[in-house]
Amino acid sequence: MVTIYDIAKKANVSPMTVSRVINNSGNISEKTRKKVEKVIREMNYIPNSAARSLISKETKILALLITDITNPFFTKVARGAEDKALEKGYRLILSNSDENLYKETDYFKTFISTPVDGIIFAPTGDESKKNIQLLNDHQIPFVLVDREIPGIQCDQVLGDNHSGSRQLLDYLYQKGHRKIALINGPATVSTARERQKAYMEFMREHSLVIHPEWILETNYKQGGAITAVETLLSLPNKDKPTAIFAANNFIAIDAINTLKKYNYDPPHDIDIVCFDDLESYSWFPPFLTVAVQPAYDFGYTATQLLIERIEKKSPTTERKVILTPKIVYRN
Amino acid sequence: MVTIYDIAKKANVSPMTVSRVINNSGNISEKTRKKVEKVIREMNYIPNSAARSLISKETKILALLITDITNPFFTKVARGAEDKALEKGYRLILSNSDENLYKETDYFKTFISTPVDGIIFAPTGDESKKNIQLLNDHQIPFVLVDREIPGIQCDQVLGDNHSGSRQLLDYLYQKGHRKIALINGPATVSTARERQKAYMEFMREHSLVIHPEWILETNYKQGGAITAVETLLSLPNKDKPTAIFAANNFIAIDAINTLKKYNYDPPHDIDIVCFDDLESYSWFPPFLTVAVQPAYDFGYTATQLLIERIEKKSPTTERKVILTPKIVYRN
DNA sequence: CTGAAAGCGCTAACAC
DNA sequence: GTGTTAGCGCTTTCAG
Repeated sequence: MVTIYDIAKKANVSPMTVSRVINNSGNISEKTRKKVEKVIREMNYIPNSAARSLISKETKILALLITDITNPFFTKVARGAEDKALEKGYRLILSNSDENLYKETDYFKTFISTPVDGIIFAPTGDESKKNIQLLNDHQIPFVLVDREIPGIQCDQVLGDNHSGSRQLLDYLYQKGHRKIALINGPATVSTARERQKAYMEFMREHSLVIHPEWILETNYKQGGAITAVETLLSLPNKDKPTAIFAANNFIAIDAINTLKKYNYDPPHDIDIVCFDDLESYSWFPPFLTVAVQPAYDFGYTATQLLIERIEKKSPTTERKVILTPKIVYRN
Repeated sequence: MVTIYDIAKKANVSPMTVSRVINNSGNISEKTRKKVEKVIREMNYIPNSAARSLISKETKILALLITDITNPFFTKVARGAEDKALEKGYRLILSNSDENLYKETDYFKTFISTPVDGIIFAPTGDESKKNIQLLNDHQIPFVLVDREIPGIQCDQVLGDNHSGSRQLLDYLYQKGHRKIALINGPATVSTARERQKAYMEFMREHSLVIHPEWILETNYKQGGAITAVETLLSLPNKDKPTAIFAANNFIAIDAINTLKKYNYDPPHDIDIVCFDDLESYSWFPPFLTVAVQPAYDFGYTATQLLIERIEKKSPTTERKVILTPKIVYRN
């Protein structure tokens, strides 16, 4: 292994000078800098990050904990985060909590015992508050993405669930739908609550009946909404919704699938809209109208905030960035 | 920060004794062990991994580089790898080369400058050979998953493309198909070559005409095979295949989609089979017969091999593990 | 502008 | 069974 001592010897300078050249710190004459740089290249020197970390207490590693690695939404968040991290000289560890609070806890413990400089994460729900305590105890900076937690003040990057929901509902309304069901994620997740709030508000504003059986709580994972759809279909015809507002992409897919299974032909007989894009799925008819969130930017921005926080370049007050979804009208 | 010195002082032992307790190394009396462990718990001591790495030259970090993070196949590989890594006390960095050789190179450079103990990766193609040179130069252990590279001897975990292909083709043949097209991945990827080889062999064995226009080379990414399908559809009716062997899941989806677009009704008029499962996609008709590879085991096993290699517990000779796909007959 | 000394937290090697 | 010493590769501090 080549160390700064090796290159110091060969360049006839002190190790300290080499260190300064590497870190661009202190003043160095152009001549010695050139000389040292040359030797560094010749000897293929690579700084030892462990030795650096030992002194600086920094690992240059960030962790991104998402709740569903199979969801393209989060996959894009990951890409954004990775790009920003690399750009800033950090490495990104990507992990998956599977919407499971305990897995989340486990990961946090790992991030503490083998430290990371900071964490970007989508909490599994409001109960993640306890896990955040862990992070605070160990002074690990973190940023929330996609989901917020009541009572937690921190940097966060969120979608505008309210306006997105309203636009989707408005689209349905314009198409003539009056019986609109909501198949939602868990009430413990902020995005679900906000989408529901927007739904209630919209229905009331338009004097539409809010049939309690039209509001169903499921989860955001693949296959999680199938029974919910079946429940809707089992309603007597007069109470059956003509449209479904699916809180995320996977719920929409469950809806399409289940409807087809029962010989419906969405979106013609029952219309569907949802949050997040359907990607590859959308190649199949029906093509849904969706609220596409800038997932890549979620990750990119959150990582930016985190790094600023780590490097003490951020204001002491927490920042909440709201990213607006884009409604893609189809069909 | 609590160090072994702090806990040594409080427990009235030497730092070395603490170190021994932590690492379960050397002989320690039950009494002192208990005493030290108690203090460790009380003081919430967490070992400093940087200091350890400085001595051991190990980072306890593994990198997994896959070629397409949006493909559920690789997503499952990642899960398997992560589980094994965590189980063995390693951390996993997940990265995505996007089927791009240069991104692969960049990642390898990162893995060298901020070192990892080893790398599991699916090469973007045969050209990755050059990148492997990089790894060898820096003595970084690695394991190949899913794809092999001619002339590269190393630990690897691969699928049985030959038998999987034959079983899929046989299924089509049994159903009466004689005009079978192959939409393949890039010839620079070993899996594509093997699938094609099996195809050629099968066709010849069954004295089926191999129409050169039935063999199309595309890529493994979403949307990559659309024009290939269109090409097939533009053939005169008598030359048009009645079935398509899609080399992976995304190609199959492209096929279904494109066929539907041109008012075909797969799999009734044109049948389709493919490698890897279609996951969520399969909720939509048509339900294809597919060769499901044990993706999770790909990752799990590869990581096992890698860790054994890192910890010098593996035989000097390279190991090649072949995992058999399971044919799921549907429709 | 450059260098020498000390020490980050830990463990290998050697005492006792 | 336990302790002492030295040093991993680097940077901070203080001298020159």
